Amino acid sequence: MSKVRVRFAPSPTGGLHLGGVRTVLYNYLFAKKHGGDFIVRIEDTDQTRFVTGAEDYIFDCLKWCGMIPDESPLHGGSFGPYRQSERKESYRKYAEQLVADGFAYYAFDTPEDLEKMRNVFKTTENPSPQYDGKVRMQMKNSLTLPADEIKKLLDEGARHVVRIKMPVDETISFTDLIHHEVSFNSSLVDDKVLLKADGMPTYHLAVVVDDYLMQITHAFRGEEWLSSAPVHILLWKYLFGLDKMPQWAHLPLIMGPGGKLSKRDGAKYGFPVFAMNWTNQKTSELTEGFKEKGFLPEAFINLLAVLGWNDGTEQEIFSMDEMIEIFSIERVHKAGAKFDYEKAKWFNHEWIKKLNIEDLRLKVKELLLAEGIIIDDDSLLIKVIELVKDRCTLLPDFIQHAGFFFKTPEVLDAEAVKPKWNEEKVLFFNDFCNRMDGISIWEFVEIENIFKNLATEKNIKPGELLLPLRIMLVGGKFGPAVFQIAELIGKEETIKRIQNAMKVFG
RNA sequence: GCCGCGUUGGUCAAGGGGUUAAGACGCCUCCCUUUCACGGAGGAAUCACGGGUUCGAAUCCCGUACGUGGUACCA
Repeated sequence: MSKVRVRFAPSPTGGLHLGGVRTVLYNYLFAKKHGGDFIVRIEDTDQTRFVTGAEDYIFDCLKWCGMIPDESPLHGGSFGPYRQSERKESYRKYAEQLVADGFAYYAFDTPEDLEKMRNVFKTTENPSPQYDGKVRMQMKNSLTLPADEIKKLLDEGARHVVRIKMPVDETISFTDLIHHEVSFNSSLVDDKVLLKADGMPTYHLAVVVDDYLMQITHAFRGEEWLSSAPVHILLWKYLFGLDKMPQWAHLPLIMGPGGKLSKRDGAKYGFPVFAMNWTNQKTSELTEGFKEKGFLPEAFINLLAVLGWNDGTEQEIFSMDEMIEIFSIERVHKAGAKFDYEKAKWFNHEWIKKLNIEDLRLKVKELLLAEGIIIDDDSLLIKVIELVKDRCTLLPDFIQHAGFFFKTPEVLDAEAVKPKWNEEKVLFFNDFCNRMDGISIWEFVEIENIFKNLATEKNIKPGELLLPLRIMLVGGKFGPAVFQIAELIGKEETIKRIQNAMKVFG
């Protein structure tokens, strides 16, 4: 068996959304699992819709997710170029070949002609008539025009397209890796345009030709392509032979609360839909990405992978390497799945707990730096992260939970303390500071002992004092055990924060 | 409208003729914790509907309903 070669063909028209990333991921996992090649081909067949920078954006996303192909995907190798716009010349000849063989024809209809056809054939039962076997003999094409006129039009350079001539009443079926046998009646499929008037191929011609030229063995794509599969099958049959056709897998759609997650919907769901920040250049509207929202790439690919696939065990947390090991396209589900943001956050939480401390340290350090908190003691940072990571779901949660270890809180939740604040407590905290000042071992058990003993001596319930102490040290009602916080921020800082806070409490 | 694909708790899902129909997220209760989490123990909640086939159907078949995608010189 020849080497597995899979490809992902993004079109640089906007942000890379959940479904797109998952499609790449499945392609990637499959290629890696079988020790094959993973190719990225840029699907830029329609220049007018492509957005500057979107191609780089796609690669940035793949890089963040850890799926960038081994070598620079758009250069080198013997199968390039990988940008469809650079392969324009090679498609025409295949289209011509199809016409010569009688599998396709030239169509000279203008957009107005098409419009007219749609109006004429429109009925209640058939609201959107297609350019198909039923109408093509009434249109202006090389099937209906006399030979000399066709030649004349072609010689004049008249605008024309090449359409596939769908056979009448044939059953076209193929085996999908996920859906198994799928079949269509050819009479119900329209004569798709293969080569546009501007000489560019449509997706239909381009995938088939490129997959052949690039020797692709497996092609996984979204289920929205299933309806056009018969066109691709026929093209393979006519051009290169069905035996060379890659194995198809049509992946279930990822749905939002309303339906298919759309690129255009941006932030309307209240959660990200793109891997990374995407700015719509026309409207300047920024859509926040999973990365910027504070997701770990490990969590992001993990949650996407199991949205539509699982290995049959109870395991839900997988690293990329584990997924490569156990992924199988046959276990991908048929039905679409609704994306659940709550569960997505849970995955991130799990990964924050699981990720190795060095990787996490780098990310948290950068995050705090952006907040103006400079960290020069990395060993302290590591201790802090270990102490608080259980309570962080998204990366920015570390700002609240770790920030106060390095920076004296600027605002204190004094309202939580004031109603019960009294002279007795002032005295207590003054004594507490003095006693702490006198000890030589600065460890939380020690600090806690002093605190409790003093409370007993003064006959105050520790519960009355713990909340004030917490607010003094962290500024609010959150964070890990108070005495551990005190230990980490140090004796001097602890005393300083208590004294400052008492001024605020009055 | 037509065509394709699909349908197990609110969501993700295991199971593919005989199960008390796993597990996870979320929700609720309790324990732990003098904050909030984490952790632990429980709980509520499911085979879309109708017909077959079968001793027996969530599992196989046929309808129906619903959802979703396509129906472009978009991908």
